[in-house]
Amino acid sequence: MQFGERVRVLRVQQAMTQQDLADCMGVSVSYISKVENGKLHFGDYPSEKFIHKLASEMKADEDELLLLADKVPASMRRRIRQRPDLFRRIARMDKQALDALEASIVKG
Amino acid sequence: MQFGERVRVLRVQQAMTQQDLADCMGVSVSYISKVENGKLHFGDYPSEKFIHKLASEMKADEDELLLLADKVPASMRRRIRQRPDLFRRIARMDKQALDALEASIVKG
DNA sequence: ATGCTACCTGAACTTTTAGGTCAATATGCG
DNA sequence: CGCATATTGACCTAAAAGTTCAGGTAGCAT
Repeated sequence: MQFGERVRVLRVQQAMTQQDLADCMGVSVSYISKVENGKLHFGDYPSEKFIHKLASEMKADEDELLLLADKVPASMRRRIRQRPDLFRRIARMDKQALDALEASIVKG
Repeated sequence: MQFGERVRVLRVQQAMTQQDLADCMGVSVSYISKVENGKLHFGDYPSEKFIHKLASEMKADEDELLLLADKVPASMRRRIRQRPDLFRRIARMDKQALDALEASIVKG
């Protein structure tokens, strides 16, 4: 799932037009279009500020949106900062190990 | 340990003056001073680019510096992006659970 | 067909803000 | 003192974030 897709799904779910969303976000329609289609001219995603407001306007999960936009939520950054070694270890694991880890966590 | 402190320690260890460091980093002395004292006008830390170069010039651990600067290293971001749910779960654990997790990982 | 409404897109433009510089000022010290 | 080193605040500037505008598509009701 891409960031833009997700925005569109949220918007459509709430039966809003791009214009509606643009209005409540205080940005231009063409910007919304570009966001949804991933056409922001330097490749990436909108600003964190935009995402923050978006989440609040759409009552969506901000962290999920941030992650889709390849940004690390502040809450997670805090944790990483508290335990850098743990997170570094985990980040260096291979797929198998991560699967195993996830399984063991999920089952508790 | 703060980011700026760490920079100062590294610099002093290598018997460099702020001017030396500024020169080899290609920035002004005053900027170095602000970095070390955490006085960067806009509150936070220098850019990732700066940190990257700093690590290489000082032969220091880039990830450590990034983490001190509240930035998530690209390698870790990639992992997080691949497994957002796993990392969210872990980030939401309390201290005890994290301790347990770390222990189980370390011992294998 | 015409005329809506909604949406897409690229290029060029403006605004805001992150990332610095510069010049003056302190501080330590032989 | 006199020099090297370090600190600060006011300013500057490049790049990010977003706008505007012009033109184009597609569907659908009249």
